[in-house]
Amino acid sequence: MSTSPAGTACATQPLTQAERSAISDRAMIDAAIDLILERGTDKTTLAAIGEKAGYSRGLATYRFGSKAGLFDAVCKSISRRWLEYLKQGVGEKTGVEAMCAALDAFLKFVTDAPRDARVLQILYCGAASPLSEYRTTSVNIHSKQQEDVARWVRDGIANGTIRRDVDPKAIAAQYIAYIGGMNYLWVINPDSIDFRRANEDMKRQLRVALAADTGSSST
Amino acid sequence: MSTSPAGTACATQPLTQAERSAISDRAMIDAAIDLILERGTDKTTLAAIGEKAGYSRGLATYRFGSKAGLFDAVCKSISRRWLEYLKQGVGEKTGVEAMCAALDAFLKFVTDAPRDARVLQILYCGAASPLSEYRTTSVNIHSKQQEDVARWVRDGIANGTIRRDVDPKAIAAQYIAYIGGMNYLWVINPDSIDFRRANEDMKRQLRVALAADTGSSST
DNA sequence: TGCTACTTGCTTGTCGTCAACAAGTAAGAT
DNA sequence: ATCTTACTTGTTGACGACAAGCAAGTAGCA
Repeated sequence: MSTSPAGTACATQPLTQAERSAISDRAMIDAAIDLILERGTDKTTLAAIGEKAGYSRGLATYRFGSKAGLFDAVCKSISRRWLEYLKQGVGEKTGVEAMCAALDAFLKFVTDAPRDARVLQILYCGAASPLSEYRTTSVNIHSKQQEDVARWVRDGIANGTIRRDVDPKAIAAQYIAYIGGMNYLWVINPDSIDFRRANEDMKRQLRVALAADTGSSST
Repeated sequence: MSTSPAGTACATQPLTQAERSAISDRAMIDAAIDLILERGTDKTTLAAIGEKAGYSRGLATYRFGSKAGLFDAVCKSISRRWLEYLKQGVGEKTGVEAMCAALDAFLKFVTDAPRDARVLQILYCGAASPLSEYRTTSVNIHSKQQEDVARWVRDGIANGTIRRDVDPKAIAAQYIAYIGGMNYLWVINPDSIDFRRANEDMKRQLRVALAADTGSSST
């Protein structure tokens, strides 16, 4: 259709090979996000991705090797953006405050970039299938997130803001499960989820459930 | 291979048509569960399901109409078994006790029937894709579960065991999200999840976070 | 600067597989 | 004997994957 596939003005200045492939990669990942949102992963074809990005039907396969390879790239691309939100929101906080800030960051991410949030969840879901070629990507991301949360909890215990008798790893798994589960429920039925309200409740519950004993009770 | 497809002894006594189709349905759903566990939904073919069940490559399509139709049937079949565990475990309990009993029932289900639990999660994940033909099945199941939990919370508030200032629907969504999220983490990386420990922690947190004020504090 | 050899980005042709459907056969019902 | 239902086999179109080829960019050399 247009003279330059990705819509950039490059008539005067020729591009280097690296620039060309960076542009087409970006265009195909964007096209994939659109198509996954529209049709889901199953009904999104590599040919449609290549053509929507302004290239041929064969480029997506050629560049990413396989459908799973492309989805893996999309997964990593969106994850990178999400991690920026997370870093931005949490900063140097630890303990319960870090956990609450991460919840707020997640809410902000879902609000600012609902398309990314939806696609990320859809792709994580695809990783649940055995032999999924980007399963390890999902496992790594979730493991890393659990480690981060566990560290916040340990730090909270160390500085006396979190009770000593909780298991950081267990808390981390629960916390990550909660976020992923809410995102899933939101994806399949957006109207049924009030993220803002749920987050406020969750933050209060975290403060109550993890607060170090201030004088009273047991074991 | 064998003379009777599903392995039943029927040489002497002819079967009714209803029995025949019930047997083949059952056999194909079982075969589908095996194959989904082995290869995931994408790489499970309708032909393989029919043949593993002891029939022809075409029967699965003929009976269930489409791959999504078959998965929908598998989803409903396993859900039915899970709901029996749930009913069994919860009985007439309400409030926090019902929520804790449901967690125990879930643990028991995952322990007794890990294959069912894995496949159910894999199928729920498939329902996250737009245009997924069994998405409504997942939405309905999750909605119903949320309603059940919300009712337990309302009953708990009514009989004074749960604090008045919580939103039953929000609590229900969080609770269902937690269970689904844990199941997901377990499916993608079983070693990282200690369900027993997590459930004990969760029960304690539910009791702490939802307990009606007994004299002290805020608002 | 122009010419040539090489590399990399991208396209088109092709094959095997699979879901879906249609037409046919066999088994139970009336 | 006829009809209905369970099941099988033939076929088609779509898609993922690959391979061969074309085109655009890069580097060496005069």
